[in-house]
Order: sequence, then C-alpha cells, then structure tokens
Amino acid sequence: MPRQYNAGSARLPGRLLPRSFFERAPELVAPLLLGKLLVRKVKGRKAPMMARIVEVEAYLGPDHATPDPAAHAHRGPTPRNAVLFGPAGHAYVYSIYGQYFCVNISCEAEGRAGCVLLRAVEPLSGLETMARNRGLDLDAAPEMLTSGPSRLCQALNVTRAEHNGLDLLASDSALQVRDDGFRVTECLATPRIGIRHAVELPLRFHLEGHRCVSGPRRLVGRRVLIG
DNA sequence: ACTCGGATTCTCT
DNA sequence: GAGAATCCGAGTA
Repeated sequence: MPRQYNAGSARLPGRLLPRSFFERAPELVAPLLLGKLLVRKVKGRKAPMMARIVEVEAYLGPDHATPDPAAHAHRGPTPRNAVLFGPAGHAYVYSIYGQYFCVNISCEAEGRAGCVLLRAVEPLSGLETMARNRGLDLDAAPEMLTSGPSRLCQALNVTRAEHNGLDLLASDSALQVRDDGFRVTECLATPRIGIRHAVELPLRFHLEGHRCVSGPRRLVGRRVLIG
C-alpha cells in the first residue's frame, strides 16, 4: 500500500535530493527518480499536493555519446530549451500541441544538456485539488489524474510561465523533488512514447504493472535493477 | 514572413 | 484505432 501523508502537516516529508544526484547522464538519473516524491506547494494553501514518480523518460543532450534526435536539446541551445543547458535539478517546462505542458528535470553539469521527462506520478495527497484542476469529478480514479506527462502538469497546475527554470532542489520552491525513503528495486525499460526519432532507444522507465503508468500496457521491455 | 510538426489528450467508432 | 483540437517554436528565406 502507498504511504499516506497528513495533508495538514507543515513539514514536507523526506529530504530534498542533492544537486549531484542530477549532475549525471539522464539515462542514469531516470530510473533512480522512480519512487521519489513530487511536491507541489500552492501559495495560500496549507497542504501541498504530493505524488510519487512512477514513469519517466530520459532525453540525451548533444554532447552525449549516443545521439538522440528526439531530444529538444539535440540541435544545441535555443531560447526554448535554454534551461536544459543550465545547472541540473531545474524544471524545463514546454508547451505542446497548443494546449498542454510537459515538465522535465535538467540533468548533467552546467553547459551540458540532458533531462528526464516526468510521464506519470501516483497521487498521494491533494487528490481533490488535482481532480478540480483536471476538470474531473472529485472522486475520479487516481490514474485519471496524473497518468500522462500533460495530465500531471494539469493536475499539479504546472505551467511554462510560472515554473520553467524553477529550481526543484530548493526548500522554498513551489515544485520540489524529495526522497522520503521509499525504495524501488527494479523497473522496466522500454522505448519512449510519442516520438518520431530514435524510437529504438530504451529510455522509458516505469514501475511494472503500476496502475498510474501511462501508455500502452504491452510494450516490450527489459527489466532493470536499481541501485 | 511563412511553413510545419509536435516528448498529448479526448472523443468518438 | 482514428481524427480533431490548437498554437508555439524552430527552421528556412
């Protein structure tokens, strides 16, 4: 059973991840992010929204040994992807299809790009707020709230205007990644979803069988041990 | 200035 | 499983 958190508690659970955690290649960081907490603090509200990361994808920068033409950073820095070339542990939020957002976490040392896309999280607290943000009934199933990169942005009200470039490793950030001690020992690596290029790279990582994971349930993948 | 495609989601059939 | 919605950013000129 997922650990429950007191929505009224003033202190956030666990601890912030160190920046060094993200100053590595995205394909190493991505599986290690599974099981970590995503915390969304909203000004004027006592209780933050919290969710556990269950599905991610790695996108490689132009200096990586493996070319990744599916990555936004592949052709080098542009105004849009500037955050990816900055320090690690920051939010790269971009808009897609004119109506949605996706959120990534920058990886690698400053000057080098690479990131991890958050594709799905398991809601832990603030589910009614998430449902309201998504325009769903307050008793909507958890997987309808945050299963999908743009669904989770909508549920947590993450936008490019407000959150692009935000430091996810600072205690005063509206969006944080934290480690509450929850341990994931293995995951499944599969091809990434929704891309046209580099479709063969196995850079999508998820908790096998988790109901909040997005996408087709029958993707071929290989088991990966974590830690 | 102009074109084109997109790391998606929802609503149908 | 297919098609629509919908617009920003990147590339080309």
